Order: sequence, then C-alpha cells, then structure tokens
Amino acid sequence: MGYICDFCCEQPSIVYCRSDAACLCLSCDQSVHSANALSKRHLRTPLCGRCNFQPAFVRCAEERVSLCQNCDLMGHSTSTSNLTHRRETVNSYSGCPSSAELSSIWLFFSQSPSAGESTCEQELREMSINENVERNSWCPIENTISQNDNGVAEVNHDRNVNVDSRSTWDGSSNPELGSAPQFLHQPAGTTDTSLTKLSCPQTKYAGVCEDDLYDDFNMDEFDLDLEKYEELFGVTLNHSEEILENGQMDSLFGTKAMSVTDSYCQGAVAAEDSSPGLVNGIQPAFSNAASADSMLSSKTDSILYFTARQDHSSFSFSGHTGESNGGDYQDCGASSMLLMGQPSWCPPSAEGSFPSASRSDAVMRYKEKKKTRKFEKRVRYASRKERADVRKRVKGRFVKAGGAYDYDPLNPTRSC
DNA sequence: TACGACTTCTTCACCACAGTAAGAT
DNA sequence: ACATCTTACTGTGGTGAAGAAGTCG
Repeated sequence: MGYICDFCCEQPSIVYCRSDAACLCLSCDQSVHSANALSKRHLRTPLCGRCNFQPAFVRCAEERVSLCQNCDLMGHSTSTSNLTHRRETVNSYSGCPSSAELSSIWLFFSQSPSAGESTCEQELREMSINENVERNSWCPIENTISQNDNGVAEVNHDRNVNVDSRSTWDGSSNPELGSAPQFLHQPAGTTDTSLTKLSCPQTKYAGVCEDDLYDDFNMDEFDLDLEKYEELFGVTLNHSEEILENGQMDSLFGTKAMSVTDSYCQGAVAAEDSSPGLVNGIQPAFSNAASADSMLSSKTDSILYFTARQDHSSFSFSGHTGESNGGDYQDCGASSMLLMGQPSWCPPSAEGSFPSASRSDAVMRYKEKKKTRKFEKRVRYASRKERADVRKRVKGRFVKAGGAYDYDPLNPTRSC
C-alpha cells in the first residue's frame, strides 16, 4: 500500500480495497471493480488523509480530514481540545458508484473544498469517474441515507448492504469507544424499524431483521475489532478453539447456538429494556465496519470464531490464520460467520421472546440458501474463467473444440 | 443397543486449452 | 546480451464417482 495507485502506479490512491489489499485511484477503482460480479462486491473505503496508508474509518468534522484508527487515536487522544472534535464514520461502498453516488455516501465529497482537507479528498473531488462503466450492482435506490431526528445519518437499504451506516459522535462521550461510533447518539429507547441489518439493535424483535438472517451476513458487515473487544470485555483470545464449520450450523441453530444476528438483535432488545449503557458499549464493537477495515488491513487473514459457554459466564474466541485471502472470508458467508451461543450480556429472557415459528422459518430459509449458495472461490485468472465459462462439456468435462458435447454454457438448453 | 440398508452430503478427479515460465537454441 | 522457439505447467467449471455422515427400521 502506498500513496500511489497500486494499479496504474500513476495517480494518487484515493480508496483502499480490503479484498484486493490495494490502494487505488478512482479511475482504477472503477475499472478494476467493474470487471465482474465478484469484484463489484469488494468493499472500499477512502484512505486515511493523514497517513495515506490505512483505510479511513472516521472523519473529523473540525479538521476536515478522514482518519484511520491509528491516526484518529493519535490525533484525538493526545489533546483534550481534540478530544471534543466531532467525528463521523466513513462509509464503505461496493459496486461501481458514480461520483454523484459517492457524494451521497461520503457527504464531505460534495462539500466545498477547503484548505484544511486532505490531498486525497481534494483529488477525490476533482477526479471524474468514467460514467460509462457498468454499475448495476450499486443500487442507490436501495441505499438511501437519511437524517433522523438526532441528526444522525442513517442508511436504509434492502438486501444488499453496500454502504455502512453513518453516525456522528464526539470524542468526549466515550474515548474508549472511539473506534466504534455507531449509535452513540441514538437514544437507547428509540426504535426505528426502517433500519435493517446495521440498525438491527434498534429493532424491537429479532424477526424484523429476519430477512437478512444468514443471507448477506459476512465479516464486512459484522465487524469485530478484537483488540477493542478485549478492552471492552476483558476476554483473552484463545487461538486453539475448535472451528465451527458450516456443516455444524444446522444442528447448532436447532439447539443452543444462535447466529450473531440473533444474539445481536436480542442483546439490543435486552439493552433497550434494561441497560442502555450496555448496548452502547456492545453494539459499536460489532457494527463498525471501519474499525474492521483497520484491523483487517493488518490482520487480513484472520477468520474469527468464538463459541459461547453454556453457563454464559464466559466465552472464548478463536482466531485462525491461514492462507486465505480477503475475498475468502468476505464472501464465504456462513463459514466466516461468527457463531456463538447466547452471549454473556444477553439475558435469558431475550431468547424466550423470540418467536419459535420465526426461528424455524429462518432456519428453513437458511438451509435453502445454503443449498443454493455458491461458496465463491477466488478466481485468479479471469481470462481462464471466461474461457471455461463458454467451453462446451460432456458430463462436465471439457471437450475439444468442435467435438460433440452435451452441455453448452452459452446455450444450456441446447445440446448435441 | 447394534446393525444393515438407504439417503444425503462432501470431496475430488477429470477434461481442453490459453497463458505463463523456464530452458534451449 | 538478446530474440525466438520448445516444453512443461497452471487453472478455469460442471459433472459424476467415491466415500463419509446421517437417518431409519
């Protein structure tokens, strides 16, 4: 990573793609991520305006600069005056948004330039994006950002979450939670059912976010900053726990284990009812995509699992590092899903409030989707894939060009 | 409870061929 | 040192076989 675009090596880099582990200028970002459906799903984040190295996760309104976690901590924890700076989370995006669409994601993108803003952001504003690039996958209709009563921007979106939620907070509220700003301005008792996954904690019942259950869930959306988690809960990472694999999920769902989404929502319900302070402390640790950006940039290969002890008195984490890449954990759905039983912060009453019919429905949908889910592998050579995609086959095997075939990918209904 | 039969699920080899790397000329 | 040619190897996706795992009587 560096200040120059990793792809063209000419333009200054503007955004960071975690899946590609690359810093890109906007033009290359467009061309690279319009290549295929997989690349369109890569989440990108603007680069830190200070170090130009790490993906930014927060924007300081006073300094008008986007900052990574480290720079934010450096800049806002050392001075008491800086501590009160109002900060906003920086949205990630996927697909191929136009400059106008980026404006809606990053509000500062449309603000007037100022001397104080970073070079990156000035260039971001000045650069134009090739509007001819196909950008079907980015659906601004499904992703609208609105302001709630508290002035906190919300992202309403349908099934595809392309934009992380945006919120504001000031460093004085709780410096310890600096890496996790979501919902800190959200009154604990408010309920906004228009919010979906990222806003799940605000929903009254877990069923509200049912449609998203298991489906679009991945580490990009479920962000867990382990270090912060340790700080928050004082747990120690255990690297030797067993991995809960996909095949085990069915039985788990049917018994004691719950999906993170479940626990997440139920925890929020509990927090609404009893302990607003608790949910404020918990939610950000799970919902801050930007902190995951920072984390994954340095711990890119970590796939995290944790299991809950049945006694609810403690839980342990598992961190497995392998040769996987960003795309692996990003896209593999359930395999990257964190599984856990009822967390220690979730009182038993929450689970009891979950309608059994909804759960069974959710499990059924999960199983169906699991069947049809394509666990995408990383395609290293797109050209080879293109050829393979059009190559005729006999019983799945490639046949010589011009030879008899029983399956033509270009015309599946026709065979000879 | 143990066992066999059956079903369901998972893993892997197979195929052709364009592209790449390494070595030879 | 450089260019050209040859050879070996790689990696794509759909299918079926084989084995593992689960279910039922």
